[in-house]
Amino acid sequence: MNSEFAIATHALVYVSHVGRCVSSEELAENICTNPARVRKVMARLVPAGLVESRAGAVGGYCPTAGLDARTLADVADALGTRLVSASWSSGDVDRECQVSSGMGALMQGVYDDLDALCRRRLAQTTVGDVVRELFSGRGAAAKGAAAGRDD
Amino acid sequence: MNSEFAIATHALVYVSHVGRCVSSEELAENICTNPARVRKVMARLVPAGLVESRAGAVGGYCPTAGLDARTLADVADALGTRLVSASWSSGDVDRECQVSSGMGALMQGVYDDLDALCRRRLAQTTVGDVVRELFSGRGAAAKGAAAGRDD
DNA sequence: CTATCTGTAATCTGCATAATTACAGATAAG
DNA sequence: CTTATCTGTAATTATGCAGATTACAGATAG
Repeated sequence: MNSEFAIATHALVYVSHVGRCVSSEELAENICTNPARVRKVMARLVPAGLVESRAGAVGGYCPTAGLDARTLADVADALGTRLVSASWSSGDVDRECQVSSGMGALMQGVYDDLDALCRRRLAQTTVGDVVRELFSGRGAAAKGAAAGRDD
Repeated sequence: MNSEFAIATHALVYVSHVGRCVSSEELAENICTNPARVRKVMARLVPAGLVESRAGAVGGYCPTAGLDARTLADVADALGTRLVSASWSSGDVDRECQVSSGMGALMQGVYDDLDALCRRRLAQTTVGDVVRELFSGRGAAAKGAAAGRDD
């Protein structure tokens, strides 16, 4: 997948942690990318209510009330991020052969299925979980919300 | 992910369906790619016992005894395919800030978790399932093996 | 009114992926 | 033994996409 999901998650975690409005420049510095890219990503989180954006001198991206409780699935949905996908499709739908004509759509279905599965998993981890995980000392990730689960 | 997984699956389904040795040229024609690429992918399925390769005039890639029962997870494993991954990592491990220094590894952990989840799902679909799905008339994919499951 | 910030578009650059070409080695047929 | 056919693999080229960079209009607080 592209990096938008990582940028958005990183930014939300940062904003949630510091608990104040943060400019795209400060976020870019922390994430290690450029401010324009941050703004491009963050702008799509606003309609989803994940952050508030404020123009002007003391503006930036500000934490919303329920931010900590929002899940990583909310982030992925807001961005339309595809967790599992393929840019390439095999076969040719116009071919007589059912294998050649059918495999493209079939594999697409497999990817859709896996993507939905991942999305359900991400729905179990909140922004708050990530913040706590980050400051718990342990290096392992996403265990907080997924602990005890094996599927 | 890259297209190797799709090419390999398509090729195995084709070989399984026709039930005889198939040359890289015939596979490439059906998959819609070039023979060299097919050979490059197929060569890595041989050590995993997913197909047999034979040089010479009547050679090609031949179905093995248990091919139909092998799962898509076997294919992914043979190729080292990563279902969920990101080429980009946010933050900087050398930074003082725990958010900046920790987010990269944390997200990597999330991706590892999702990837393992997908792998377990693929372990529930066999090459034979795909062949049957392809000739069942229904367009939806991977439902045969995943029917009734919702997680 | 001005400084600062977001939203967004346009362009450039670099990298990953796939196509193409080529050839050495293996194998079956005659 | 010779030949035709096929795999395995490397080298090169082409292409598309992701991310960086630059620029600027619009909004807002002081």
